[in-house]
Amino acid sequence: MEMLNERTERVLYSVVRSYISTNEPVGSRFITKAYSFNLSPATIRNIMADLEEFGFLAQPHTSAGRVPTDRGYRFYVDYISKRREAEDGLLESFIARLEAAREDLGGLLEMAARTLSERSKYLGLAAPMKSGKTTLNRMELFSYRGNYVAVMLLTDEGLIKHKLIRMDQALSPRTLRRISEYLNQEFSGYTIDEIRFKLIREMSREKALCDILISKAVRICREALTFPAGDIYISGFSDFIGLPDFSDRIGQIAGAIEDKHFMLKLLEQVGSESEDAPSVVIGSENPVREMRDLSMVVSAFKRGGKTAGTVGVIGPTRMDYPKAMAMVHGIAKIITEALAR
Amino acid sequence: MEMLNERTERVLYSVVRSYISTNEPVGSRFITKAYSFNLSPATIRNIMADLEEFGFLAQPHTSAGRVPTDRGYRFYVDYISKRREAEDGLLESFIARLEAAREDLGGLLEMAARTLSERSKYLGLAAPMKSGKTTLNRMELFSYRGNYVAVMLLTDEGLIKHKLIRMDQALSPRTLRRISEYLNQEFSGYTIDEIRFKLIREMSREKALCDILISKAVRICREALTFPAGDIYISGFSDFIGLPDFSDRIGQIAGAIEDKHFMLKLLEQVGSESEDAPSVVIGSENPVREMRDLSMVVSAFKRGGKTAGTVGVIGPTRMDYPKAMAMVHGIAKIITEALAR
DNA sequence: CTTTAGCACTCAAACATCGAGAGTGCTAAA
DNA sequence: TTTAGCACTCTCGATGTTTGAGTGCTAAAG
Repeated sequence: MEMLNERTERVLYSVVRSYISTNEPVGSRFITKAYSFNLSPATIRNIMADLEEFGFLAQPHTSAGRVPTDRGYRFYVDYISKRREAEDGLLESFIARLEAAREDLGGLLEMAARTLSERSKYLGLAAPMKSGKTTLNRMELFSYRGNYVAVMLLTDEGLIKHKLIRMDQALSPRTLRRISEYLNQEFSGYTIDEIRFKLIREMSREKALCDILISKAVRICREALTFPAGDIYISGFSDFIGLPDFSDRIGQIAGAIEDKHFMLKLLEQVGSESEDAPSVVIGSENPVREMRDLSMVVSAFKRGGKTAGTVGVIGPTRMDYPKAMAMVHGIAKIITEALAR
Repeated sequence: MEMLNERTERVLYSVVRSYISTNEPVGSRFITKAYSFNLSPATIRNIMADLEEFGFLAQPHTSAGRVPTDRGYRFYVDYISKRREAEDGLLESFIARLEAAREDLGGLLEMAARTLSERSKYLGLAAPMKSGKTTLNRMELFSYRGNYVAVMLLTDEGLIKHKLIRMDQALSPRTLRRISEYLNQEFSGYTIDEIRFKLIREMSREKALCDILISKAVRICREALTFPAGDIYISGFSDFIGLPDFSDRIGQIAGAIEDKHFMLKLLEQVGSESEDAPSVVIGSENPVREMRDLSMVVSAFKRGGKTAGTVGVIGPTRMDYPKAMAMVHGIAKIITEALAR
């Protein structure tokens, strides 16, 4: 970046800013007027030519204005990150909703995704941490309609899951209670992944002991843990799809978004890098092909010092980064606080 | 319909059929060739002119071929309903999946929606009956992290819900057990709507009795029943959006689909009419404006003789009705059977 | 050495023109 | 009642033409 002097930076900044708001290639003349440089268009042209040479700008065709490249956006994001202005006031509505929201993490995250998308017109995302990493608090079993067992699974992180399991025969309340005691004693306090691992060992031991109760317990537990991985809240589909930026290839993008599994992986991947500030991935920086002309802004929220999940937005590369970053960061902070109380 | 003779009906049938598969206005000449009428194009033209006069066909512009109106589609649907061909073989994959599916209704319906959309390339829908109409089987309570109470709610229909409620102070296991006993004794076997009603009465009684335990029970129950109404599974968004039929107004349609509350109402409304055969709503017959150029095929599934929910597809008016009807009907039947076993 | 004015050049977008092709309606004959 | 024939209409794509925005380059001015 050291090859850019003060003035050049200002020009680049102006071009990106202008393109973000108008979505039109920006010309030298326009820059001089709109941003009151005391320079002639010709000078700006020279500067822009330099910027193009360095790969910050590009021309759709010879006689069009300039358009930022991904590298240009990257400069812009880093530039504004330095002097981050407090963009508050966007978040009260979320806080207000938070009070009304259901008390569990799911409700909270759904709300977060919705707020994010409503305020940004981009795609709002929120997901709890990978369920395997969550810590089991307790497991409750009860029989249901004869030979079914309903399992409710509570984690320390506030995640709740339920599952219905069919057994060969009905289990008496007493048996059920003993199974439940056994399971909680054995597995409470471990993460789901750890439990999965322990189960495997348990299974061989069980064979040796030939204990019919433990055998049942293990089976129930194993089934209860086979929920589909994808817990993710996505909101703002329609506004996002309606954006003019990708009026072609809508099908492709819609397909990618509908694949929750895929989205979750993406979110985790990007979010894991985020420490205090939100992490930003721009267009071609994105590891995944389908997302090559989209940008993401993602931030993690925590509980008890550990990452408990991620929130973020996805938008076109020409998205309003300052606003998106402020929102994502703000909401992550609010969730962290909400979880701490 | 009595104004149409045999031959005219055949022509209309052919036009609709052809338009559905090609999505191109169909001309007189094409009809004679493709469907081997022993008539000249001119004669077909006359017939088509009649059909246009009656409102079954329309021309996009004077020198284009004919296109079915909604009334034309309606004729077509009624026509094929008479001689419904067994369109089986599409459904094994669903049955296979069914076995692998989770045992509760939610998993089943998600699967159904997905199968429907994958096989039809339209939007697949599935929803359990309005939750208010379901019958409470049992309610289970346990304390969680001090002053929270986790509630698990099981209905006779196989619907499972959970909810986390924050209390002013922690409740002892003993208290909780007593509350739970009270609630189940009082409310098991009633529908959610009935329970809501009873709760109101209970609240005044409670005041009179000033029973602190009952007061807590009532509060918990009330909160537990305030889950958001919208339980609906939607699948195939991306294929549907990608359909050429509505490349404009995608935003509008996407918006309508994203509004689950709205979709649920729509599904219920249409599904309630369906008795044995699937009910079909075509374009302008649709009560809702946003859906005016979409068609729906919906069928209800049952449990114990009572409607337990609905499945359906939404597609363009020019959709493959025979296939859609066969699929929707078939899946509804399979679900009904699965629930009965 | 930097900035600027001027000018020639390029290209996309908007608009008009034109012919081909598909399809119709009407009329008159079979 | 059906059909052949014909004139007519309209869309669509191809082909110019014009316009305007924007550039790069050069040479002069600061």
